[in-house]
Amino acid sequence: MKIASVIVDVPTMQTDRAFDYSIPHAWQGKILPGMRVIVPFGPRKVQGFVIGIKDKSEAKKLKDLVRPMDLTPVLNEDLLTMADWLTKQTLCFKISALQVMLPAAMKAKYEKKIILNPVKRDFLDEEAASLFINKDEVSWKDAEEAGLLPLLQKEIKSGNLDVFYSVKSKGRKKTVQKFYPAVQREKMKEEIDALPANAEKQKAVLRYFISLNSNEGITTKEAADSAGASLAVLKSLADKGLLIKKQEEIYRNPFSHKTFQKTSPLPLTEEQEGAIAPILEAIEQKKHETFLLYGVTGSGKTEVYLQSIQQVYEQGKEAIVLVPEISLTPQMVNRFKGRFGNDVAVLHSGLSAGEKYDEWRKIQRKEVKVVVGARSAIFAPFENLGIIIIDEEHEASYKQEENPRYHARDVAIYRAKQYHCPVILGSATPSMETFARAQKGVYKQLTLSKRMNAGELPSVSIVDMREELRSGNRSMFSEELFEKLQDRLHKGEQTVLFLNRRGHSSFIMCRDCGYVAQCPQCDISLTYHRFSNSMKCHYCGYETGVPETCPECDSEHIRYFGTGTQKVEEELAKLLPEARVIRMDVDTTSRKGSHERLLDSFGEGQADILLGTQMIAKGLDFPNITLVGVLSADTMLHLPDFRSAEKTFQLLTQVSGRAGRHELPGEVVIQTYTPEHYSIELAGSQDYDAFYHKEMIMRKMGSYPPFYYLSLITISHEDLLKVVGAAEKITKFLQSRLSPQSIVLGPAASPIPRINNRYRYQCLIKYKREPELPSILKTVLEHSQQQKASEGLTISIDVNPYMMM
DNA sequence: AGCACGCCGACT
DNA sequence: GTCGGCGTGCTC
Repeated sequence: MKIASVIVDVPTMQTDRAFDYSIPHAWQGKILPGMRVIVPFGPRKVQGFVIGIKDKSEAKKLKDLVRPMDLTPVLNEDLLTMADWLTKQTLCFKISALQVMLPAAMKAKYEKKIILNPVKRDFLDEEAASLFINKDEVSWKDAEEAGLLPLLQKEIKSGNLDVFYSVKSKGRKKTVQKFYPAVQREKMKEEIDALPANAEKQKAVLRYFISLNSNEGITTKEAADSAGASLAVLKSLADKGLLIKKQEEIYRNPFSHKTFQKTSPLPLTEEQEGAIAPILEAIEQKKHETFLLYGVTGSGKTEVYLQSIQQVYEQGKEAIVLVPEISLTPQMVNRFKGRFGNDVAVLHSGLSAGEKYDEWRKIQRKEVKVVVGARSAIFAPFENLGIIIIDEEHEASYKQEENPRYHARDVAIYRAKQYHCPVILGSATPSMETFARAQKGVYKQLTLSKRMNAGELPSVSIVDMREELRSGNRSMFSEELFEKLQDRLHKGEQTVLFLNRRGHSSFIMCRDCGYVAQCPQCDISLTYHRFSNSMKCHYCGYETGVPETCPECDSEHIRYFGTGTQKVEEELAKLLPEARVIRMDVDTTSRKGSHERLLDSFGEGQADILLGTQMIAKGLDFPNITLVGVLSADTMLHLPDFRSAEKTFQLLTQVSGRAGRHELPGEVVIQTYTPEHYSIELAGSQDYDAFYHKEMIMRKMGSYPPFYYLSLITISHEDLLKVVGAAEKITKFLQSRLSPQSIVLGPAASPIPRINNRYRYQCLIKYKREPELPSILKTVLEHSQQQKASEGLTISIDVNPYMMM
């Protein structure tokens, strides 16, 4: 007898292992690893993943599995292997590693129901019977809400009612009714004459079928369009045996309203030729290698991607292209669909769960060769991968901030090793980690230093807002920016105003000299805490009072910071009432498609100014934009995050790239209170290399990546004392187990010290080599799970964190 | 995570 | 003597 090893959908420490089930005869040989199954688990039924088939089991008694949920495996062998790796790498539950690889629509939907035993209907209590008048099941939840549980439970006990657990996949396949011809054309012609004279519509339908050159079926909509026939007409033809009704599965097509202009490979520049050659060679030799494609904005990285994919495509292999969520714009999709047509699937958060499911199935059925998508597309179920491309490699959105806390770049490299294929990491401003690896030769660096159409980089001017204040300008627009804004309005050219919302009110700064309170031990900005009216460091726990006057210049203009897009919009309305402004932020783009609509109308020239946050930093490519204004370049700089300088530099460089991409020359105005900060200065001169060198020195001094790896442990509980106690215990344990070269910081309160009434403490480990760390961290998890005193204690571990909160 | 089992206090 | 509170431990 065959036995299936199953990982059940119960994400807890105690159930984080395989459970064995015997396979009923009917399913023998049909249950394969990688399939989803429904299994009994205790008194209920749950979804599970088959991870193996075997002949023997250690377990004393086995239950039969109920049934498979799939006809073919939804996870292939390589993905199963990778799930194991992911579990160890990120210290997540096995089930989480499996679930993350599938679209959300394939998650299980559980329902507990009370069903009527039909024979016992007459035995029911009157009130209970009234619930089952024209149905034989009631949802448990509904019964509970109606306060009918006690009554029904009595009936359950006496056997008149049964409890039933249903497990379903959340997503549904979309189907459509189609009618096919059931007889030959000749026969149809005869039938037309045989039909009664008043059966006009039926005759029309038959004539339409005869006119078709294939045996294709038609939908009711097609019938209406071509023959003016309704469903009733088709049905009566079906009743006569002339047509056959079929329920057919179709894909929801999010791009149905679009046609794609077919494009062909563009001639490459010499630089591009040089960059693509080693990639093509790796593809030819079926060799795994990671490339850093380091190319300034507009240097033609995408064409290099496209032609690399072309090569893979010609070998009959598949490609995954990752793009950050916010730049997964229609423009981007067009470029890939234009080149590879219907062989492209697109996966991003703008699609509904059903649409994502459909795109995923296209991949699974090998109906496409190329996937363009956000982070999770890295798990696309291809089996013959030829290349993985990660565009804008430095983007933080490639790191998942919930379990499993993976980084798409790491997963990409793992998968590429499995398939002996290359990875391309593309960026104009690579992350420190990636660039350092390229410098060391771990990754192969390919450089594109010239803009394609030899376009000039925009001229950047940095405005010192402290000066503005001194000269009496208290507005959020500097003289220079305001003048240029007016100028563009007169000329009918467009402006993009960029505002960073992050870092809102969280740091204290002197408006006169730009002083920002820093932690003396960590070189990290202190965070202002309104509640306790104090300044804190979230890395080491240092705390100090809020200064009344600036410690540097004694000014009294020291205060906490932050402005929102709405406020800017109001001020614009006051200062430039004739300007037409489009505001783009989370509030105005929450509805589906609104992002695209706003951008389209800006592109069509329906507004003079586009005002927005993060989301307008990328992909925006309109010829009429000649001015980019960054209202406050430093908001991000003072976040309690060692990557803040890097992020600031990347963002400013990115935003600057929006101006003057075509004939008209572009200008950029960056407003800041810290013009001397290297990230701002060097973003102004667009000098990545200088920034890299400066930032590496800072990272080295602070023992941060890429010199050290990080792992962040966050402990939370309702009771503050328990959190502190547990955090201290964990810190001590780590210190005792880790090598002396490793640094354990904390415990200190998390940047957000309380969420949902739970206190949060964290502990940061910095290390260079700690091969035992995963198992040590696993011990931490298991240990704290066992301790009875620790009920309610949550410990989350983030290996290589991106968000330090 | 659920859910049953089981052992104690408040009631018919 | 029973109902139901939630602490404890298991789920192939």
